[in-house]
Amino acid sequence: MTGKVYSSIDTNKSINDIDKEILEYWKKNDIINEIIHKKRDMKKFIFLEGPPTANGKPHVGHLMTRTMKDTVMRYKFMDGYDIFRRTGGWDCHGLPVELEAEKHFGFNSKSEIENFGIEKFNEYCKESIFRYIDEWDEVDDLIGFWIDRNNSYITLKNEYMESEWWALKTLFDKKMLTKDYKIVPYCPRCGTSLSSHEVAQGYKNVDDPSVYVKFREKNYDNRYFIAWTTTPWTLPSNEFLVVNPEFEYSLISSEGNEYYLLSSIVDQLFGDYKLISKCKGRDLVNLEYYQLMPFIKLPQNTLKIVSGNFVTSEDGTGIVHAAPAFGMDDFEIAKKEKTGIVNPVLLDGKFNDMVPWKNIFVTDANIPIIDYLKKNKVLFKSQKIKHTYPFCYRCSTRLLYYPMDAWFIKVSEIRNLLVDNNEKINWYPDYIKDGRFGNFLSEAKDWALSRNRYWGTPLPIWKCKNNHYISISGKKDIKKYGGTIPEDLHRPFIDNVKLNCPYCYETMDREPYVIDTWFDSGSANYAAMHYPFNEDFKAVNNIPVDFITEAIDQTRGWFYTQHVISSLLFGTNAYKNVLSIAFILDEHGQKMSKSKGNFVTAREFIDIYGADAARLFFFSGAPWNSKSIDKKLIGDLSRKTLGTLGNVYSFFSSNANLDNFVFEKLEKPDNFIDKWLLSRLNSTIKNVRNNMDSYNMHIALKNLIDFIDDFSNFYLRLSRKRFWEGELNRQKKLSYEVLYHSLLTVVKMLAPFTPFYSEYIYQLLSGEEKSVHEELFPEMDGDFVDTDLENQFKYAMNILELARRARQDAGIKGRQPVSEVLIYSDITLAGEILEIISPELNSEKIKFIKVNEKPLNAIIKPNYSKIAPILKSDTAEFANYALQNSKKLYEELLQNGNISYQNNKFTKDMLNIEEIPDSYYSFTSDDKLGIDVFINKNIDENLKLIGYAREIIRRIQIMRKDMNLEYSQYIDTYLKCSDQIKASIKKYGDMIKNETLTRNIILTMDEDLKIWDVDSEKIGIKIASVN
RNA sequence: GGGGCUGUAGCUUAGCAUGGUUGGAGCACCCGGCUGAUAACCGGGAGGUCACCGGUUCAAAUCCGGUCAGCCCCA
Repeated sequence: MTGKVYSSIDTNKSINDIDKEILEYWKKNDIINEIIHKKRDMKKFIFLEGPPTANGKPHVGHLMTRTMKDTVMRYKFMDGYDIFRRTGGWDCHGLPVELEAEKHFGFNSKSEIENFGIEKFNEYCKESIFRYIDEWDEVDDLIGFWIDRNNSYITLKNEYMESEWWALKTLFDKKMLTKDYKIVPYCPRCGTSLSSHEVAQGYKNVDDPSVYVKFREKNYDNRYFIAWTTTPWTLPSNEFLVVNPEFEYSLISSEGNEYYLLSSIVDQLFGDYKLISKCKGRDLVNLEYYQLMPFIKLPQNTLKIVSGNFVTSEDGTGIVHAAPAFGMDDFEIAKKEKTGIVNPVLLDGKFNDMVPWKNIFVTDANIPIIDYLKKNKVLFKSQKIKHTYPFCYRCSTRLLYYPMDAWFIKVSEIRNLLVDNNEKINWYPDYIKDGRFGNFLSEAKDWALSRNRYWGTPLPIWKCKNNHYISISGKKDIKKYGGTIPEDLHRPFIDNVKLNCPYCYETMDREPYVIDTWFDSGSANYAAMHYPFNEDFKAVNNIPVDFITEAIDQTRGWFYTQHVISSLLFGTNAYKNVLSIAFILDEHGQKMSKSKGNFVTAREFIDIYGADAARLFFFSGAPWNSKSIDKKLIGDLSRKTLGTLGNVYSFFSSNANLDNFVFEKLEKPDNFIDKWLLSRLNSTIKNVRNNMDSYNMHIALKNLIDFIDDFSNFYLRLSRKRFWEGELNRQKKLSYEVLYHSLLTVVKMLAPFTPFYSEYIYQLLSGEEKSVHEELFPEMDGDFVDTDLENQFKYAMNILELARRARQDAGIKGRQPVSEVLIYSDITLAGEILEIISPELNSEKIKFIKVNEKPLNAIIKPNYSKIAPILKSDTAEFANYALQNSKKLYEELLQNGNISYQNNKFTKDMLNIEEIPDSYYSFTSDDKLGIDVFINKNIDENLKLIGYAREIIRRIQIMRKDMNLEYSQYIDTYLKCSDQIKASIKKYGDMIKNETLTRNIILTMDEDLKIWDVDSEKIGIKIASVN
């Protein structure tokens, strides 16, 4: 022996230990950096990281998205692409961060922040956002997320914000960014408006009042319009009542009063009433009514019925109360009627002194207001209703729809462009494209961009007292308009920058807003590169990027904002391929959340399961279907995939070392099973590539796992003998080459999925200090693909399966040789293949038979439902005939595919055929493939003796293994047994000696033997090493 | 209230686009077998109202309509 070329797997190490060891190896040799930055100058693949905020710990979900990203990039790199923008990114601004800071300082209002000082406040925000950066970095290392952290983009950097300024200025110049006085969703605690995508995240189910209110028609004492609302606090600001012009309304009388309401709900609200008249909604328009609560002086042209198509017949009375200060639709009405709005609510959500509920928060005023209505006899009915209502997604305060100045991006004007650009995107899964995402695009709302807050990218717009506005596009512009560039572009420094108005030379002050933080992240594809200030980065070559992936919640988040911003600025889509990932659920299938306490951090998860096992788990099933953490499943996946692969390697290394085999190159093998393996391998390469290319990574992995299974449990199982026996001749060398090559190829294909263990086996195989991740992804070699051969092996596998079943049916174990196996198969198998499976068939004689040689009899009866309609009264006669002549007819059927009777031909499906094997055969069949297997059940004395010998061999092997003997260790074998067993030993002793490396078989009467029970025969065995 | 996805054995799932013999696997369970790489493997058994109802069809897990449940999104 010349020493081991292929080291063995250290069985003391767990797969987790190996993960850690490989990570150390990568770090020590700087492999990660080397590969991340390596350029081959071939094809280009542009990635873009979706930026998290590092002020919270990474959780399992992050681990999953990072695994997806990493696997795609590893695959693409191995496929010859240079990966561009393989950098991290961090989202830094926004309400969530500010809220964290407020909590820290114990603030509860904006005035507290301002008294404290914006500078100090923002300083804290800036520090806090990277609180858990170390944990993020650590987890990225552990899971094997290879990304350039040194060049991460950071949205708080001046350069990043400057690019956004350029964008905003561009939009401002196009008049796509405008200031408007509108009703916006507003958080009274945070003191800022929110965008629709932020609002969307905060809906909750709540109980709210549901009140029906009586508005008295002008000039009538007892005639009312019944309106319905869930926000009684808006009633003092009522200016209109709205009806749907198309609906039918009834005027009814009940208990001395008259009421207008939707015809379809009269019966719900009134038991006893009289119908006075019916009319369309449009007929009610312009009727007038008296003010419900006389506290606020209303402007002209109010207190009348107007029409609105938004009025539905589903809830309420078909008459909607409109308070233009507190509803978007309501506001539009006021605009249309050219009248003012009345707003008795302050920015903190409390009433002012225009109403008697001064200083009370609006929703707290609901009850006193309902009391007021009751007292004044204008309350028709009051109850509770469960519905959903938006709350601030960060601080859980009830949002108000509130009138204020805000800057908007007119997204609604480019809806068509958004939809067109969506057509260019490949969505995984594809149903999101026209479903959730497409629907959202076709109803895209204007983007309320400005925030009355502190920690964010400042809005780059200045205003003079003559209401001239300018936007600046970068630091240079500050100078251009006579300002001084501050070192930090954040508030409060930027607030001190005064510019000169280019129109009237007055001093200009900055509009005091920051922008929605979603604009930051949505700008990543250009702002991260400091576009357009960075001359080296051309948008036309780099946008859209090739691939992004995040969790499904980003459909209306990052996927959306990027799409909008790219469409606005560059007219194109932001990304070509997007993978939308579902959530990981806890072990009970529940969504994880901090409040439920079932939250699993990324670090905990990796600690428990290890990186590769975790990664395999993320690819079990489609990533867009949510999956529950399943401890057992994760362990099984890892064992089945990596454990089996490791075993294949162990088999290879132990035998190759014994034979002093060293791989040089792959030559064409001539053994059928080797050929089969290579064909199967190359077919697998093709499938894996196709699935990887279409982002069906979970299916690609399944292809690999299936291959590994065949590799180990079919190829190796049937090849063992070949590798054990004889010298390293050419035949054997060719087989080793196939084995080595197949292993290496699988390891390469597995590398994007399980980078650690793949690296480990790769290094054992290659013996070099290289990295599998630098390799090129295997290409299919069509020369090796032989689909016909693969099909024949499929039959061969099936034959084995049937043979085992037939043995079991007959109660003959696999170790017991039989005299004869007869096989019928629809396709012809090469003799070599038969030879390969013959040891498993374990028969003296194996014979393929023709269809008419099947040792079968049949009992044939008519299928009455088919035959009776044809033969009618002759049916019984035929039944009798068929039964009598079953054997003959069965042969005829096998020959011709049908039987003839009188002038009819009956096919198989018209008959009930019970096939019965000849009595000394056990018979099994696979109808689908067309295979029958017959095993001769007759075991003669000689076969029985061989069977015993086999049993003895097997027991000795177990004992050798238990004693951990070297494969080449010779032994003496001591036996104590019955005469019949002795006869077996006498006849087949040489076989036993050969198989077990026994020098001498010694019959003994000693007592210290291990007693084995073989088919109720007791056999005592003892083995001892000899030189 | 609207939209999307999911629902297949105790659990994890394949199949569904393009309807077609008897819905396929893995885990777990029971019985049996194989094994000198393998905590691996193989065979059998038990376990399925393919969520439910209806329709189309000679034929539906698959197509259509509706219902229910879970999740997600929107209002």
